[in-house]
Amino acid sequence: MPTRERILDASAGLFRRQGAAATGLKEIVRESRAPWGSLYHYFPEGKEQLIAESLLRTGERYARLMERALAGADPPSAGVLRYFNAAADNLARSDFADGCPVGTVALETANASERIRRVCAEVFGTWQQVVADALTGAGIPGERAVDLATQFLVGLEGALILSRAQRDEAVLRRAGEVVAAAVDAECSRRPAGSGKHLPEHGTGPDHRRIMEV
Amino acid sequence: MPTRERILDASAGLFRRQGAAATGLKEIVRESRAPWGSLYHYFPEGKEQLIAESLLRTGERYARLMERALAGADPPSAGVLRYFNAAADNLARSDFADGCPVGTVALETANASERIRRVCAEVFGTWQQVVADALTGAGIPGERAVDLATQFLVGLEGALILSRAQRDEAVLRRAGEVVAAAVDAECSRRPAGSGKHLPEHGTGPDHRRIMEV
DNA sequence: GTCTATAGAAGGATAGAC
DNA sequence: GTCTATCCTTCTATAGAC
Repeated sequence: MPTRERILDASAGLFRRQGAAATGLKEIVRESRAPWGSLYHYFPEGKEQLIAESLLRTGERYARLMERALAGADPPSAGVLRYFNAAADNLARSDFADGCPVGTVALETANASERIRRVCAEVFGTWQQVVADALTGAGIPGERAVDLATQFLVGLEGALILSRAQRDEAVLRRAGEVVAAAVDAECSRRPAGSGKHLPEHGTGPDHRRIMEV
Repeated sequence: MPTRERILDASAGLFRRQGAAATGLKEIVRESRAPWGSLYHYFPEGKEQLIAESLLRTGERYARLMERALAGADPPSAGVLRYFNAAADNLARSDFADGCPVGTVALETANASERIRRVCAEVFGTWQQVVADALTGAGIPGERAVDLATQFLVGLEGALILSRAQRDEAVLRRAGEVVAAAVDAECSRRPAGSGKHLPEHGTGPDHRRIMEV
């Protein structure tokens, strides 16, 4: 993989595990096995640019993961469960290190860097759109889909904080059930099968494969 | 106020706004107008001890705030709304700086300091207990009360991340409504008035006064 | 594009006088 | 208990050779 992308991926991993403030540029250079000179060659605006681009990249990647988890789920709530369970597996497998790739930095920089705050808001907005679109595609009206997508993100971010602090992924799985129940409740308000299904039917991939890029 | 407490309060404020990693000890000394010598006099174990004690102190304070918000609410869901709305007011009033006093540090240190992780887990556990006790006191059976208390914290933490990143407290208020609805749904499963009400009846304090220590 | 070297500031922590 | 001064490390960022 090219140097520039190696730097971005190493940064994303470190930011996710320990936040941006606690991550030194030297640590990034070491982890990515990139030459020190390359860092400022590719990111002349320094750490802030590196954080911003790294978050955008990982944000896009996770948007794709969410799409995959939610795609073709029948009922739609099954897709929600699939994503939360995949996130819980991921969390436990990483010894509770791999939480949300944006959440920690978002909290750290909400009042420190307007540029990064905007990036975080943009990533969250993208995720919300992805989830809302999936629900809309399953027949849920737009306004309700946006509200449920917000609950999806709130539940995910909140549960990731608690699960990491308590080292117990049960909270995350339970949060998935709660959000899934809300989706089910919305679906039962209208005739089943009213959603315009995607070309491929079925229930989608097993949740154990969701997090594979 | 004594020096030691001034240091703890200044620390808590800074940790809440920007996290622990980005907060320097010099910054704490400056903000608390404490002498540099006092810092290591009162906290000989250094920054880690300061973080731990600061979180415990602010955690206790917030446990009291939650108790007050939930006390004597009728229906119980009104107490939930009261707390979330108070938190939303607080957030907006502080220009989206005053989020959760523990959340940021919890994410930063979950895999960096076992000691602080434990403290965060303890604080979250205390909060959960406070909320669960309030719901139990309103007649909700223990197991359901604990589950709803978890949803309370998940909704609070998750919504605070999104609200701060997007600079919009609406998500936080909406999360309160969702949790309140879950509490209402639980209450409607059994006869009204089955809760052993606290000595003082009524609906409790106005939500605008909750956050006043 | 990569490498070495280093500037200049800020970080945590300590010593010793008072 | 407080104050000043300082040590050593680490941080971000830059300069200039190759």
